[in-house]
Amino acid sequence: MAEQNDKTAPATLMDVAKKAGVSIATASRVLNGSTRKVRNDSYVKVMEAAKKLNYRPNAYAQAVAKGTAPSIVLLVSDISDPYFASVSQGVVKAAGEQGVAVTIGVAAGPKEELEAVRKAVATRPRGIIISESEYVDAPERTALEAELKQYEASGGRAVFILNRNLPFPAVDVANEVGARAIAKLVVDSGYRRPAILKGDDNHRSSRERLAGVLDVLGKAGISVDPRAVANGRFSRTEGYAAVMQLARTGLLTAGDGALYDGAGVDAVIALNDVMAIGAMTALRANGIEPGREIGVTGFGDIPYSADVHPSLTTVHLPLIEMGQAAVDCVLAAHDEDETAAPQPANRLIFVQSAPDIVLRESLPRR
Amino acid sequence: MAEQNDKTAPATLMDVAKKAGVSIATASRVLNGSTRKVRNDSYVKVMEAAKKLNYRPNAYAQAVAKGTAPSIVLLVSDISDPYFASVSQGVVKAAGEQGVAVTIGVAAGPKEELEAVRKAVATRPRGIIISESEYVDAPERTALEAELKQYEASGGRAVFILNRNLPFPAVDVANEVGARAIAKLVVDSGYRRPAILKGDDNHRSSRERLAGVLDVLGKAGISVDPRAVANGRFSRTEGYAAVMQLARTGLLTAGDGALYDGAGVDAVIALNDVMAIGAMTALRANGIEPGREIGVTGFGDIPYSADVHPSLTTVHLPLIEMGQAAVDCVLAAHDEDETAAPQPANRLIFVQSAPDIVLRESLPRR
DNA sequence: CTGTTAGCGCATTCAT
DNA sequence: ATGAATGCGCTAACAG
Repeated sequence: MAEQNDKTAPATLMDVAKKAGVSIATASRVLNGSTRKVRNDSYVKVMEAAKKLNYRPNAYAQAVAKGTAPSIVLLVSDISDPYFASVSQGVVKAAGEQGVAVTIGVAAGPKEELEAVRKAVATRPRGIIISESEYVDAPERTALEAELKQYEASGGRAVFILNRNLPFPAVDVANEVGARAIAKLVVDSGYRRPAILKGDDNHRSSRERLAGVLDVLGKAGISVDPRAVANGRFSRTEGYAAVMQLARTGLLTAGDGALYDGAGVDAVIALNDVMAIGAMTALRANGIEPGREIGVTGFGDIPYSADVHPSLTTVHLPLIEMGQAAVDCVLAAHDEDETAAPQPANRLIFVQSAPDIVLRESLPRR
Repeated sequence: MAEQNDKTAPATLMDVAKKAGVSIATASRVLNGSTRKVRNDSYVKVMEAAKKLNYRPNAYAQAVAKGTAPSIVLLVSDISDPYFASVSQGVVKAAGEQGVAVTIGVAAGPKEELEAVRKAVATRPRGIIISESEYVDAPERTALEAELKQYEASGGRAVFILNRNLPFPAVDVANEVGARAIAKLVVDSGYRRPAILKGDDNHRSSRERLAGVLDVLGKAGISVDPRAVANGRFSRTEGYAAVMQLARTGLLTAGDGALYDGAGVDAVIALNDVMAIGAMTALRANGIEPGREIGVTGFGDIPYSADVHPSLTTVHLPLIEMGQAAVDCVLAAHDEDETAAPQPANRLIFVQSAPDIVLRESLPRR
């Protein structure tokens, strides 16, 4: 028939075993097995055969035979967000060093997230790292928890990046501490009329940061008008939109209906770097030079915060290290297994107890 | 024994078949099979059983049984580069719509790339998309080509993003056309003493862009001093370093040894956005206000080029669409298969024949 | 329509 | 040290 070398099927273990004149078991041992106990004689023959046939093990077959695969899946809500990009970089790097592959899935909302988790579970990975951040109280929460719990029961590890109050370990940072620090800096630098750009109310990190900022501000005698606290998601676009909105409604700059008794805002405290960057662009769109007329702060210290102008004064978060920590958590759990005491399910892994403030140009003393 | 529900193994197809009182084949048909031909009666029973047991198909087992898996792997050299981030976004989006999963691998150099391809092949994916860009002439090139050819022979599809002159289809853009356009803009805007920031010489896109720019400049009567063409990779850091180097050696600003007979540079043409952004920061570090004293242009139009200040005048590249085109190419090849005429191996897929120039603030008329 | 059977490619006892 | 045999979870003919 037309059974030509048209579509040369990849060589299988059997092929190389046959060509090497050994059993399939022996071939398996030299090519993959851990403690190889084969005579150097046949070892060589197998290797040669494998090379000639250009043998590549079928990862799936190995996985099904072993019952698990050396991979972990990482779920993010948007790869093109520099925040997630940095975290992903850390995850990929750490995983790569351990020889485990990472599959990156993208899930924008809670529904997609649940769906993505189901698909992830189907691949029986060593662990699932979830770096989503919003919607802590979405209705899917229960289903998500159940799904993940079952996954854990089957031997997998679920880890969150940024705590969501779900009973799973989470890599976290001291949000509130960082928020206090940046708020203190704003006050100490002479600003008295701040606007705050926060994320979704369901976003835990946003809430923690907001609480920290508000508390420090309050103790400094600054009462923040509710209208000065702008909603949005943690995105460049929403940071931009929030400031535009403030400007459009006359709240931003000195004038009759402006915030702070008509004096207007003198600082924008964004609870996230990309929002801050969007905000700066919006400020300019309104003829306001950020850093000069209005101070701006961010949160996160993404790579580009150093390249915007004025460069962004922000709270440093060890993004890459967070990704690495998540991987460590997944892999460590596999190694120890039953040896150590079972870690509490909701353990928090702090990669940094006290976030540093990065002083740049967007918040000059005044 | 201690064979408790300690580590509840995930339910298998057999489990649900048993619980539903049907054969494993029937269960498979309702849960996964395409053209299900089962009585509504047993359909319901299987679904219920699956729900109760929280059945999740084992993706690996499916893959090994089918001989292939609904996934494609994407290789990039750095996820945190906004350029790759955008491309990846396109890939993930398009793939997601077709129900195929994307595994993102990171490979920094040619060696890692080859290694990554080998691992990728082991998972027998529908296709492999390579978005690396440098080192077109690395010694690994031959091995890479062989590996990929063999992969194709076994039914897979390899696609490059940005042509590398390897015999595989590639999603490409009109680099030289775009380069000519931006160079023309520079000249027409009144600049006469440009410095050029290019990428690695092995980087094909960089070479094409350089050729375009140089040609237009030459025809405009501008001869570019070799020292005005700075080397580097396509990274923010190298863009920064290149300008710092120019400044340090006194080539940049008017003075005795400066370029262009001591007049110094009046424009920086970066062949890549991130280099341009790094360059702007470096300019500032030398007390030069980019856009005002020295014009700057980029290439690529990454999202952040709109947020830097001055916002970057650049060549728009449909990054997301490029990612989508790549997965279309992979998937289309699978559908048609033998129906259509076999596409030439080195086919170029242009997502945009004539890149648009995005006029912003970094290159004012002078 | 549904159950039986035979693989898929590989890891792994269990003998030898 | 090595080979034969068994099973992993599932799909796909193949018969009923």
